[in-house]
Amino acid sequence: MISLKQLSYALAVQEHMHFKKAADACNVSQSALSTAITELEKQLGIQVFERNNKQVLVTPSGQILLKTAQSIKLQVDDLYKLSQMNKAPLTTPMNIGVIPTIGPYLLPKVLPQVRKEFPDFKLHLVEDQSHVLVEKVRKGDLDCAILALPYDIEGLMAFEFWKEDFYWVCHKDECPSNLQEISSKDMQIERLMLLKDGHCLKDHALAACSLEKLNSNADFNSTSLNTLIQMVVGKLGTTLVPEMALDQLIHTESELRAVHLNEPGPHRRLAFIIRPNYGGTMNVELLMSIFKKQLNNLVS
Amino acid sequence: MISLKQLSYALAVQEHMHFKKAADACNVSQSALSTAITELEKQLGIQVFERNNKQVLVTPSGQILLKTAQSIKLQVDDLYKLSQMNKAPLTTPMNIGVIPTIGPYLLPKVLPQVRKEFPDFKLHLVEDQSHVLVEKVRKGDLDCAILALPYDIEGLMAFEFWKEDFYWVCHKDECPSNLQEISSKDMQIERLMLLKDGHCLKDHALAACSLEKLNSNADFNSTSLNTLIQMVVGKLGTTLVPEMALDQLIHTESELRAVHLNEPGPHRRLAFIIRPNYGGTMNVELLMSIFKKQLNNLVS
DNA sequence: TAAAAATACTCCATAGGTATTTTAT
DNA sequence: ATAAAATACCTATGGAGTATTTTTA
Repeated sequence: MISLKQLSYALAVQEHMHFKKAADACNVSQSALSTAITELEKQLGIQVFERNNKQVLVTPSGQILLKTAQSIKLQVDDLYKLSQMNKAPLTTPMNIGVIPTIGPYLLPKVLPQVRKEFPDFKLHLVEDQSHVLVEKVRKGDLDCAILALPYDIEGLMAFEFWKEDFYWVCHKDECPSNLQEISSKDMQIERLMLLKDGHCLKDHALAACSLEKLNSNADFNSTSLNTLIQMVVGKLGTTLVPEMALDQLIHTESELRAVHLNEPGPHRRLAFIIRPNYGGTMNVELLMSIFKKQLNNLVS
Repeated sequence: MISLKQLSYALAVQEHMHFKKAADACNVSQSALSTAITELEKQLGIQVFERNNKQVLVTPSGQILLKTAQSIKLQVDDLYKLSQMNKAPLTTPMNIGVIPTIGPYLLPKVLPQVRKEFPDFKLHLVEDQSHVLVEKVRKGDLDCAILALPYDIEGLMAFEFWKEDFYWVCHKDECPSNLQEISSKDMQIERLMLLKDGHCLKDHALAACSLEKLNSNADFNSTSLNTLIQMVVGKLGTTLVPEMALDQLIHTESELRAVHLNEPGPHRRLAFIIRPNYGGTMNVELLMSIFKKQLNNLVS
């Protein structure tokens, strides 16, 4: 099998049209270069150079070979460039999954800083439910996913980076104005509305309230927190939302009130999920540190 | 420096998504393949595969690397194809120089057979005077040249493949009809017209007639045999043409006659001229053998 | 526990270096 | 005679093999 070294030596000879000069340029002895060229010619059965003690000429076949060799060399150089790119953090594009109850609320808070620190970082986001994302991470379709724990991640690794509580959201008219905290036993559970099955937020909310299931008739099959909130505005019931969603869902002039859920917490923990031997762990940790920093800035 | 072997092993792993199967496909041990992949990853600082005892996954960086590796592999394959092509004769294009007093008369007689035997043979022809062609051969611009000897080819190699005599061409009206041979002393030298200086045909004609120079006033600066012949038709004088040009220059219904020049011959010898260490000598010898065969067919 | 990759260790092939010879001008 | 490539010869590195260990599903 011919080698890249042989090709690079041949290219050096083409460049210098002189074996010794080419050998110097390659930082090898004239002997080494000469035997490498000879061996290349022998292996391919192609005379690349005509040479005597005074001049070196490229044969017609040699021209073709050297053209191809040049192209190969460029692509090998590309590999080394890729290597360099890879050594600098966050330069390879990442596919990141995120669940719908985290993405719209977390990412606007943290990604601007990521873009600021790593302007060239390319990020492809996939929004889906936890079980889908876990599968995609396992298959390698995703580099990682951002989920809410607790969740059964079956052998994947979790890097937790944030934890938060739920807030009970109700209409002003249905709530004592001085209420600071509320416990699940003080709620009208039958008026509580949550996302439809499959969304982990529902499970976490139920768990926070120490409930097995919601036996209210309020299963409106809501698929987003936003529509749930709209229903609260319409006085159809109350709901529970994670803290990081509050600023987007409830504005100051809103007719809604958000009251901290007074149950032992934290009610959900946010984490990056990766395969145990994923290559870009460093990148994930870097992202995580930025996320943490930004979230801490917001609460302080 | 990374090696083609490493890249081919990586491609095999991508194909089989399994180290042992890939190793088998490469006819190496699992150990050898494993260390080669590991070394590649170490050298580039890129994890190409995520692997455990149950599954192999390609990393995002790995995808990029493998794409480039695939492209490199294809081009290396091209080199081996080139090698195969090169081992079969007359498959690499050749640049051949030929002088004006040979090309138009010789090539139509021999190239059809070359094309017949080697339909894929690509041939680039350059027509110029001997000294130009010799220089081009020396510089490597031409693979070889077809010249008429004697000629000073200064260290180049000559493969002679044909020899021929000159014929004296005159108008019917100026020549005894039963004349079969003519010697130079029987010619009216002062009426003899030859090509202008630089054309070796003039030198050969003079040499054949044992003349130093043509002191006729007939130096019309003719640059082609054809125009010379037209002048003979116009009864401006006579000329000498090589045998292989007769059939094209003098047709049966022509008012010209061609008489063999009765001087010790041969009057010129045709040869391929190559550099002593030219790589495609085999191809030249092959061409030469076809030329010889065709020319012999024509005279018999 | 079993399957697969990684590792330990040994051996040989090959690349590289120095010194010398050959070759062609 | 000289300049340059080829060759001879020795050394060291690296790649390959076998056998074994580690890992994790």
